Amino acid sequence: MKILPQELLDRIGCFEKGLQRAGVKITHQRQEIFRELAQSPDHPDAEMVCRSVRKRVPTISLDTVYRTLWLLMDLGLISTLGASRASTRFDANTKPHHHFVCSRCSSTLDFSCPEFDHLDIPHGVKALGYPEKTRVEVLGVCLQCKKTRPKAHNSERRE
Amino acid sequence: MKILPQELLDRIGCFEKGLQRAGVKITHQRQEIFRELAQSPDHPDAEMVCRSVRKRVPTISLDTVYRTLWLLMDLGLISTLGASRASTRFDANTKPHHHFVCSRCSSTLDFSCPEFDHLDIPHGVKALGYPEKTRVEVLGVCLQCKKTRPKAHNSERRE
DNA sequence: TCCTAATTAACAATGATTCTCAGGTAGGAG
DNA sequence: CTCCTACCTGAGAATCATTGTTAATTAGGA
Repeated sequence: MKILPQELLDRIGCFEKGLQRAGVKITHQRQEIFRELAQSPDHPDAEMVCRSVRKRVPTISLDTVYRTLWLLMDLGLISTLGASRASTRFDANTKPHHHFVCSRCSSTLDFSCPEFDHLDIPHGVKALGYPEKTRVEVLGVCLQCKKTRPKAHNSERRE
Repeated sequence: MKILPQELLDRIGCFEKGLQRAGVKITHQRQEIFRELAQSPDHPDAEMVCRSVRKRVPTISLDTVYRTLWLLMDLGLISTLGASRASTRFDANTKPHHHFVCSRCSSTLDFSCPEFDHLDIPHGVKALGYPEKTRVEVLGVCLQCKKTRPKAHNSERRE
């Protein structure tokens, strides 16, 4: 599942357009960091990105990598796997269940739905591994937030 | 979405049975920690659990909470939201897509599947908030791990 | 009741991520 | 094309979540 050259160019185009639209400077470092992430078929962490970028920009600091990644995140140009940073959250519900995740406050609520426990897996997934079960995340706005901050913008990191 | 008393008793039953089966001592602290988590309708982190338990057991230490939670995790009595701890991983793919997650090495691979982007949301979810989109995680064993460690056991925390 | 291995609390240590600040640079104004 | 300034970066210290170490404590079988 390598990233296709065409796809890579698309992503880089979006990136430059995105920075410009936001009135943010297009620096050498930002370009290299984004390119590195955009061409990774897996999902590296900040340290891995930093290590790779250092091959070409030996003085880049891990700090800059973090700052850049969170900036791109705020601009909606990249995302994180799972809830970004914050401390690990625990769940005593061992029955199969699914989550409603609020995109504003990122609170997470359980619900059950037997149909979601074993969805029909598309054919292409066989190339990745042996599926055992499925889990669904419904993203939306929770009742609380709908009332409290009807138009909150993104960048709802931390907590 | 409060936890029902019956459900709580079930969970506590599982907990005690689980510890006994594993030959692990049932201490006051472990009981209080589990009870606290089991009766939370949301998904607290270790610190929140610790704070709540301290109301009843003022000397409990945060480390004990962590150790207990990971122990219960290894015994399969609780789970974590998203990949437990480890560093944040980034994703430059902004198109809607889904993830295949390996339950052994927790590597995560992207795939797309338009049907999964907007699943039919069950009725009960309306009580939680306003859904916008859906995302599916397929859990299974990746090709790599199937070859390398055909029978790996759970507790595959860290990285 | 006694004994011992399992468990705990306190505190030090680690690893990820963020802050502070002084120097550097993109890119619009002239 | 050069200058200027606000935005960026690198370095190192600081912070926060989580884990390791150790001596004292306790569950629960003998």
